[in-house]
Amino acid sequence: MAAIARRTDHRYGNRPTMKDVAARAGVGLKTVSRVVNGEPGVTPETERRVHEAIEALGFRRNDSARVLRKGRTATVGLVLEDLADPFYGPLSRAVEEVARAHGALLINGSSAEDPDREQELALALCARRVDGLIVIPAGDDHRYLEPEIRAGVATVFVDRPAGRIDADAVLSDSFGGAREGVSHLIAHGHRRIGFVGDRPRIHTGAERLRGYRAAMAEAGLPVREEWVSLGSTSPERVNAAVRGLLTAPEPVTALFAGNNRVTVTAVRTLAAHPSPVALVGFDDIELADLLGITVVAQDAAALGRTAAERLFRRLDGAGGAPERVVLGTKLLARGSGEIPAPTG
Amino acid sequence: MAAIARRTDHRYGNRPTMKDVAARAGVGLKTVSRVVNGEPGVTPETERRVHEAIEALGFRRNDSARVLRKGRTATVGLVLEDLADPFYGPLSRAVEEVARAHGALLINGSSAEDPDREQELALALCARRVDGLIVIPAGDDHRYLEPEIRAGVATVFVDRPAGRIDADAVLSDSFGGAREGVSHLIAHGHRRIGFVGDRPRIHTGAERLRGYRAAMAEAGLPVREEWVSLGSTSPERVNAAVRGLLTAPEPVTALFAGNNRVTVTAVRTLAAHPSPVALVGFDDIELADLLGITVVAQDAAALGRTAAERLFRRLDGAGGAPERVVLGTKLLARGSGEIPAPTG
DNA sequence: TTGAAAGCGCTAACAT
DNA sequence: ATGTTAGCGCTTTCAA
Repeated sequence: MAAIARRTDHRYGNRPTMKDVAARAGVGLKTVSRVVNGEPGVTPETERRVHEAIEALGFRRNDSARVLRKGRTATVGLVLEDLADPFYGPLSRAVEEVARAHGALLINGSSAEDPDREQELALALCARRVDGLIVIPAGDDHRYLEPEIRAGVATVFVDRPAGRIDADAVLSDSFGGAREGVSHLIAHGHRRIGFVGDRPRIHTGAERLRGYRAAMAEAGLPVREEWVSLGSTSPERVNAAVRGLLTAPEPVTALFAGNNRVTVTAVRTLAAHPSPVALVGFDDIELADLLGITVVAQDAAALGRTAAERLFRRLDGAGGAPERVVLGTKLLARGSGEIPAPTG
Repeated sequence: MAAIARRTDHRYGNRPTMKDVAARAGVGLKTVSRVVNGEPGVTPETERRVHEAIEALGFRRNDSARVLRKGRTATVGLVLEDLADPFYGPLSRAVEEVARAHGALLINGSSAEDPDREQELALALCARRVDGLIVIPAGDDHRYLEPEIRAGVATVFVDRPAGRIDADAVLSDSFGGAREGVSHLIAHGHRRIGFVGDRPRIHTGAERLRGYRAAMAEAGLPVREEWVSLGSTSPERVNAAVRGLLTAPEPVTALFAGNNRVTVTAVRTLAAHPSPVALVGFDDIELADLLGITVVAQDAAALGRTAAERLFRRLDGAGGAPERVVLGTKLLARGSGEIPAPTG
């Protein structure tokens, strides 16, 4: 009677435990544990009986209990910025491949570019005791992670560095890439070049803007502040910004787009514009080759892979001070960036 | 001495527990639990002291222990097919939004289109005792999930139905969408229409092929088997297939692409082809509007949202037999599908 | 080769 | 309002 009640309102929807398996197989609890974990010291015959009981009962080890006892979860967390942004697909996939190669499970979630949500998510993952954390920051203050890192959670930042704490980071060369892209436009005769990017609070945005300014300065070109438009990457905002740059009294003749979201909208806006305007975008986009869009490409998969490998090296005990790895970018000339400046 | 040792080789990298917090705050364990979980019955002053201790120690509740005790994890798992496929970004994001609205965390991983990996991943999530599971199947036999479902793991399949078990599923109308797309090509005068899709084992692939055949049959058109090319969606395979269809003795004048991966490659191949060939693709693609690609669009976000809502309804106790929900598709005419058949 | 007992950190049930 | 006790399902330790 009591036994029935116990199994009826059982918390895990009536799941068999190792104890149940042991009872059914007529062996001790520890023997089941040995079989389940592939530990040695069990005769083939006993093992067979245990497997039979496992099959019959549909037993699956409860990893929560295991984790509680062992302390390690063989799980790493990935805090993305936006799951729907195609840039993060390959990155996330690369992380997952590396995690898999190390026998770890990857949990990921996205912050939707909201710093509070980033924190909430990262801490939720820590509460579930992930062994390590890979974070694409939305915010610029990561001191909330200090206790976690001190407690031993390996942490690597990707795409953007951590704010106000010292931590490993794997980044693309936003500054150098933007400088190269803008120089490319200058080399094609442009002197009035617009920059449309995302919020300056975001590290990559700021770095790319810095690259733009550096390229202009190196060429001895002035930058008029109305050529620089920073803000959300929503189509509405970007569309308005691009139109503004093109309809000013002295319109720009070329555009540098600060990231892939901006590039996509800029291409749409420019397609509706009567005269050709040169464009170079940061980040590659699918089908950009067919549309002839010149871009500064970063290797999203390499970012993810590099970060994940560093994470597992830390988990394997690698010490040393936090490091920053910067991966190079590549200018892919496809047409839009080679439109010459109108003469005069 | 013993205390020091205990904290030094502590399993969670030296993490404080509720007991530690209680000791430091000079209160009982349960009081800490109350504060951490926002339960009533604690005076403001006590609460303050507890919070202080939590801050000082950098305490974070161990959710593994919590889960072990409570049985519910407030976590749902999502088994994707390919994280890098842009189709799944919005889907995954929609699922996450719904999960969040229900106070649950989303764990996702991808099967890389490998049935074994799908199983491994799904079972790993079950071992971590997710409350529910949303699966985009890679395989066609899901009997391995039967014990889990019986044990109470709510399970919903998306994009493709479950194989050999009866379970909730949310699908796009692949058959109807493909039929509409092919009919559209027929309406523009095409009679020799090629179909390039993925492996016929995959449900959506089979359904879309069926839609193609239905449209052809309704128009009284024969289907020559060499017009149908099924297989991997790798660029190499698709490129070869499309070229084959175009260079046959009686080449096709129009193409139906079975999914977004095929469409992308087909567009590239057709761009290099001397004469215009009509194309309609299943799934929308970013920038397809600018390239004038006619597609049969499905709503990836709606798929994810619908599936997640159903999952949580099940978790909230909704009973009844498994249901299949089919969401409609929409033909977006943008040019490539309206290229008329060459006369003669 | 096998098993019994202790305990991981938390919450539920029951005192006080 | 607060504390004590038992126990979630597993692994670790130690004994048989």
